[in-house]
Amino acid sequence: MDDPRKDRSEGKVQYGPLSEALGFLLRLGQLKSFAGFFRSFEAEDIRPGELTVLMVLHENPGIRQGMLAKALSIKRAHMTKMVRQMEDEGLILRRVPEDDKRAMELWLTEAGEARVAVLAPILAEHESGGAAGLSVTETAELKRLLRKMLNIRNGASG
Amino acid sequence: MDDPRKDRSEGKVQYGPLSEALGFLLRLGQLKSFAGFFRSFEAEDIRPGELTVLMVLHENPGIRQGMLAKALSIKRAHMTKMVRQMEDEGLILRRVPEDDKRAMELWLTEAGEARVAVLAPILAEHESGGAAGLSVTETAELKRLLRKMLNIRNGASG
DNA sequence: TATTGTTATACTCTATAACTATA
DNA sequence: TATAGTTATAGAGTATAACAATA
Repeated sequence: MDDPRKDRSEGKVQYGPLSEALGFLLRLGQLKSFAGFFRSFEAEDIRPGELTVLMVLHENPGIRQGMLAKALSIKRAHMTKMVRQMEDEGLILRRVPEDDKRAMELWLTEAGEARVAVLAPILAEHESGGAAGLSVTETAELKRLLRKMLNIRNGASG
Repeated sequence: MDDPRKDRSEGKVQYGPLSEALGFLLRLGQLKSFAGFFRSFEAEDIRPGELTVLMVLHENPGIRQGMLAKALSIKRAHMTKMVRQMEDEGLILRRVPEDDKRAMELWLTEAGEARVAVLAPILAEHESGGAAGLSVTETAELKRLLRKMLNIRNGASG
């Protein structure tokens, strides 16, 4: 079971130093996780990026567009396209604040809030179990370490 | 320090349920990790995908192209382009095996092995410390959980 | 019939820079 | 001068399907 030659003959691959490369593991982990995401949200026609925008607007009404982009690590140029499409779809309201006419404040419309009301429970259900291959406890620890790495507070309980 | 209103006024964002969403955390983690990657490999003109191909070929000489693609979660169509370019650059040798003339076996050339000899120490150095924000112990635990989730053995020591 | 690699196409996301209007 | 958002363009990476050669 621990003989590399047997693994090779069974069609397995030796990752060598890559098995210690965090970026590589994170990339594969994200691909696996996203596959599960699309399974859970199959009926909703939503992509990960759109969901994150909706959730952050729900939590931070009136947030400025650039700050949203920074929080989600989405480039400003791309964020412009995303939020404009969501504005066209009636999910988002955009408004120039009086104290800085260069900026753009974002709000969810009623339709946007309704969308969140549908999606949030699906997300909660999707996240409730452990990740594939991990126990609930191990999954919680994995998330905790990622949050610490990213300097993100656990705001799910508050 | 734990008052959300203070955080908002200081320019922080409430992530709400997203702080519990594994896919979201993995995505941000990968972006952060890749930024570190490009810093470490700044002088080498290499991208993450190319490095993983080189490392896997070093560990699995003669591996078939489709198996390589599957191991790295890269689509076969994209893998074709990658390995052909690396073949043009003289890093990879491709050969049709006698027992299955549809297939393609991949090997590193001497130049490819030399490239690995340069890159592997940089990767080792890059991974030697803890991830930003985490201790070495925490980073090791994070990697262990990701490997378990992905069903990847730690082959760095063997 | 199924599989391996290839080709082609379209789409998403990213990277970059230039532009405007405001500060 | 600097900043927020916009526009435009190019380049990765991905998804998909169709195809030829082979199993």
